Amino acid sequence: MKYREYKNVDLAKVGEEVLSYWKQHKVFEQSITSREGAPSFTFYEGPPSANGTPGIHHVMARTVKDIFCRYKTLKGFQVKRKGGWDTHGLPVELQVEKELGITKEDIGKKISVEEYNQKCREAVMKYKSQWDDLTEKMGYWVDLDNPYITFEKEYIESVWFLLKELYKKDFLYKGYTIQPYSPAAGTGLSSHELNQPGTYKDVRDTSAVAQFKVADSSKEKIKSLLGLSDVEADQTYFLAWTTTPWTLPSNSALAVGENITYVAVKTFNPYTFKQGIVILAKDLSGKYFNAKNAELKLEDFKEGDKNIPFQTLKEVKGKELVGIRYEQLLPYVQPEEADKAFRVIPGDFVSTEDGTGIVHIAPTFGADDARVAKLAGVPAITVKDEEGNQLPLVDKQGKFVIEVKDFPGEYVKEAYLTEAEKEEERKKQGRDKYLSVDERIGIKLKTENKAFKVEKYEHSYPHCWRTDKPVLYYPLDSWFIKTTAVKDRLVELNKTINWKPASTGTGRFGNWLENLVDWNLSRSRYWGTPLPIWRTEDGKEEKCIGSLQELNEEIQKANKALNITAETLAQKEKEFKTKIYNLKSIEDLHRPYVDQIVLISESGKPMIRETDLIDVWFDSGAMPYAQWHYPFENKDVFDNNFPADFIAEGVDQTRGWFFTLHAIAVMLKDSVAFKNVIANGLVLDKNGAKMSKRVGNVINPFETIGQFGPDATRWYMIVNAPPWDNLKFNIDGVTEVQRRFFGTLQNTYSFFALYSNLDNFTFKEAEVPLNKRTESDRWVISRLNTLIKKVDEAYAEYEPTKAGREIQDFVVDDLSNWYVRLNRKRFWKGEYNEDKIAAYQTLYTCLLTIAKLSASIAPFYSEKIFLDLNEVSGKEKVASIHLSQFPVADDKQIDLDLEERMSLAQRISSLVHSLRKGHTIKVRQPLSRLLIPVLNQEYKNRIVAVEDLILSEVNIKKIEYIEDTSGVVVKKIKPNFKKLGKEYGPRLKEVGAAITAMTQDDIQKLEKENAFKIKLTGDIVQITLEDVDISSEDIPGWSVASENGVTVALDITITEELKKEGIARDVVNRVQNMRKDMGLEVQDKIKITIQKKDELIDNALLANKEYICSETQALSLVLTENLKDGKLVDMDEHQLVMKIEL
RNA sequence: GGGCUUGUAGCUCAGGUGGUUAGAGCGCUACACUGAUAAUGUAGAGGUCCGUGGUUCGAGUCCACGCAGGCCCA
Repeated sequence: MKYREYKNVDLAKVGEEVLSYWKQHKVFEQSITSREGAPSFTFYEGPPSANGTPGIHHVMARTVKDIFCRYKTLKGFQVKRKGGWDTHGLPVELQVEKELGITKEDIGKKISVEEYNQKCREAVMKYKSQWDDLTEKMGYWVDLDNPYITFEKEYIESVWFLLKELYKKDFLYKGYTIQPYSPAAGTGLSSHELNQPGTYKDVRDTSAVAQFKVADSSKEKIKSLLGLSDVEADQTYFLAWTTTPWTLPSNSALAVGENITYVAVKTFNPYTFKQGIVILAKDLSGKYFNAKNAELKLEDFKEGDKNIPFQTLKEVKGKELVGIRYEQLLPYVQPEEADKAFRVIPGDFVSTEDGTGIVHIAPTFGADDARVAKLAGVPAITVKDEEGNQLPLVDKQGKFVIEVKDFPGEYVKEAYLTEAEKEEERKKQGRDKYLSVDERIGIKLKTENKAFKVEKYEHSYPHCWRTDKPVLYYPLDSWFIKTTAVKDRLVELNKTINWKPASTGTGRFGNWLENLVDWNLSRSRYWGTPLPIWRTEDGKEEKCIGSLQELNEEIQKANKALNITAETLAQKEKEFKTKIYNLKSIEDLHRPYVDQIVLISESGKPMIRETDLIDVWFDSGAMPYAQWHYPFENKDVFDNNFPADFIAEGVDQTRGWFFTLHAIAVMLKDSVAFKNVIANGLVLDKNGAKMSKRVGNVINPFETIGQFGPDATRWYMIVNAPPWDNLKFNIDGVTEVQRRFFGTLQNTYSFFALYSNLDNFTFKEAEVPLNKRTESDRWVISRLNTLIKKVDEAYAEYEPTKAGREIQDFVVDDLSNWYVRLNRKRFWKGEYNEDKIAAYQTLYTCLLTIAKLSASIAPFYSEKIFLDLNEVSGKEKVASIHLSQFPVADDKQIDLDLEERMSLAQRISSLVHSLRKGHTIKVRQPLSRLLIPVLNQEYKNRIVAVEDLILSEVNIKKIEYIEDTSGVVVKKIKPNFKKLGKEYGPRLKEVGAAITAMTQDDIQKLEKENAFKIKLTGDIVQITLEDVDISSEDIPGWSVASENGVTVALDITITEELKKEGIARDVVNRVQNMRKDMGLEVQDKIKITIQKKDELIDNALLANKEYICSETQALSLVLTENLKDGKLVDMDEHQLVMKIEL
């Protein structure tokens, strides 16, 4: 049996071959079944959506996932990986709408919900085959035969179960959030709708800087804070700016930036001319006070003066203002807990970009407002309807409620009125021109000394894309999950998760948890998991459904109680004004079917479903349970696979999947959902720009894999940068990986295969014990074991980049460029003896181990090496490297001292090469001796141990050591700053200079006595050998090279003897070249004939005849006077005529 | 606007706990080597370590403030 030999490696072809081998032998399946009973390592697949084509970034993300699943399999774990598909959500809807050329408006009109959802169901798997293809070709092992699909009935049923569990724990509630709302269209708008082009328009609105008077209850506080008199304290105001004065009646707080600096300014109101103190941000005071007016005197001010004097009194930080109370600006409606309202509160969003640095807070009309108000416990200003529900001061049509007695029933935005309505209003107002609510509020404030500045302000404001009318930010009903109730637990458990990188866990994710708001579950859409809550019309009774069985039972109950039968159906449909589905068995839990189910409440009232769908992120966060149809099936499987040991996904999922997994697990199981997580970065183009189809810088993963093979692609992506950094994908990098790593590894394998086949090495002999192997064998084995340790550790810590780089460095530097290069001769020279066997075994072990270490990252090529090696040796009894065991490092084989010695040999060789190069003496020319100064015995012993290696590597006859270095070697002394710094601190410079200035005699004295006195200005200090580094730098009269404390001196005299030897080596080289040119096999024997040249050459050839013959596999070497059919060969200085024949 | 993250040679990246002369690979140039040969070795050129301040005897490294790119969120 021979090892397979290849001309060159085609990684793409290897990929295909290995893939079919895996299929044929069902290797993936075996990698799981063969681990039956072993401890399980649980991985969750974050479901991709197949309604788009896969990109190169998916190769990145899935490589990361694959690596650790394969690694854990090699480590003996059973790793089940169920694939999955994310199928719901807005992107699917949009794609369908685009294809059909319809908008959301048309749903229910031009197309029924039923048809629409059917289209979505078809569209969502549009590119499934492409995804499957990529998955296979890139070597991502995941179970595609039994994936979970989020639109399936079973999946939805599990989701419903989870929702019901949350409902039972009282975590589900209906509340409101401030959302963009179009009063004209009577609907909320999604952020996507708001991002449509053209929705933001420049408009001129009335803006007002209102004066909020400090309340009597905070008088003492403001007095002491600003150092005011009683009178002044009674006239102190906060200035707050708004572009929506209609929200001022709803004001219940003022927000300041805690770290912003504010100033109190004494001045006069420009409308009422009343004196007062106003507070605003220092950075913005210039906008309201003209600097040249600072020189005017306050007492000179007369009513009507255009230039208003001002005087800055004091600066305070925002946090000092927090808690101060003020009087309600427009007291139409009182809040429920008035004592908690009208305070200064901190607001993290407050800036000094514009306005006054103090933000007016109306919790019913701003998302930030609602959030900070809630945080500070400030109530909103609301009124109650007949039902007792709280409503904002503006109704759903965009009109003030009657309680706002100056503007009852008026539209808050001028744009909502038609021209006719405006005219009518104008008459009512008795003016020449209609004035908007904002304008009239401005006037009111001015006259009541409540405005500091009122002006038109042009700004960009969002408009409804359907009606073209301005949007209001308005509180809208939504269903929420009360995640804030478990916030502490979420934070606490998060700390037990191993995040890669850690900063994502503590930073992005941790901060997100710290500032958690309740999870808004509602989506007003069509294609998604319906919220399983049925309600009576008055909303007083509701039911949450947790399973199909429960739903069916409730339907039966309802049918009975409401008397819904085939006969009564038509009548009942009329009665409830809806189609009724109660009589059919439900096969699809989507809309519209579930919407048409009427249930019955405890008190006997009909209930219909809340029309909301749930956030698709809940779908994906539910996958640990729903993928197994838990708890309706597979309870044990779930129990064994929760929580996950490992998940990985893009960092953009931090607030998506990572959060929903975590939140659901904490709320329902009081557990983390995953123990380790890698949040990988983005894949950018080679210039660091985002890949986009429009720019045309998208990398096609199929092309890349097709050209370079899956392994080079995977290896490049992992080794180039840690996965959590963004990757600048450069195809040149893949080429480099292919050449440098895989090329070198392939060369090494080919080398091994070539000679093993000649010698019939099949690893049938017992392993040669370590102590019978050469220094370099033991060295590379030691390095190999060190490598196993490092790589194992790196994988275990989820550091694939570290692992890959270690492997690569070993292959290129240690194995190929040092071990193989130094030991080439052992493989092709001499008999098949123990030394040779040891060499083969060593190299075999290295190759096999490298394959196993690399298998997780480069699963195809490593499989190839494994199979090729194992085919001959039969050492492993498994059919695939992925069914084998991860190598175990043997500490006994690690010899750090040996590694240190070899490193020394490498450095010395490198120095000698450098010297030879300096004198242009080629390595083929032998030299007589190398001189090495040794400062201590240990150092010498180390070199002696590797002497042979050095000598053969640099072609030198012997090494001489200079032990008594004094007088011969010039030494260099360097201060040990680290040690001296601690001792001398500020005087270090002086000490350092003195040490550098020491003479050779001084150094010798220090070495001898281990003490030396240094004179400093006004002091004498003593240093010891520990305070310095001494190295030999030069040997006068020799050719010397020195680096990092290693010094060598080379004797460059070339004697006649050496010269001859050099010539012989040259001849060998030329003969070898000719052999190769002639196409001879390595083992072919030859005869050499050379035409006589001159005495030197002839003697050189004769004296080294044995040597030449043995090196070139020559049976004879003959010198003749005249060689007719010889070839003229150039040997630098000489030319020879020679002939080679079999 | 906020949070997180990145910035070191032409390119891709290393540079525990601060130590004075900042490294590697690729690319480039020159020279060498040659039974692994579309391989390899040696050397050279190439750096305001993003900027500005600060702490320190000493800062690529620590602190502050910026700048630029990226992601997420408002």
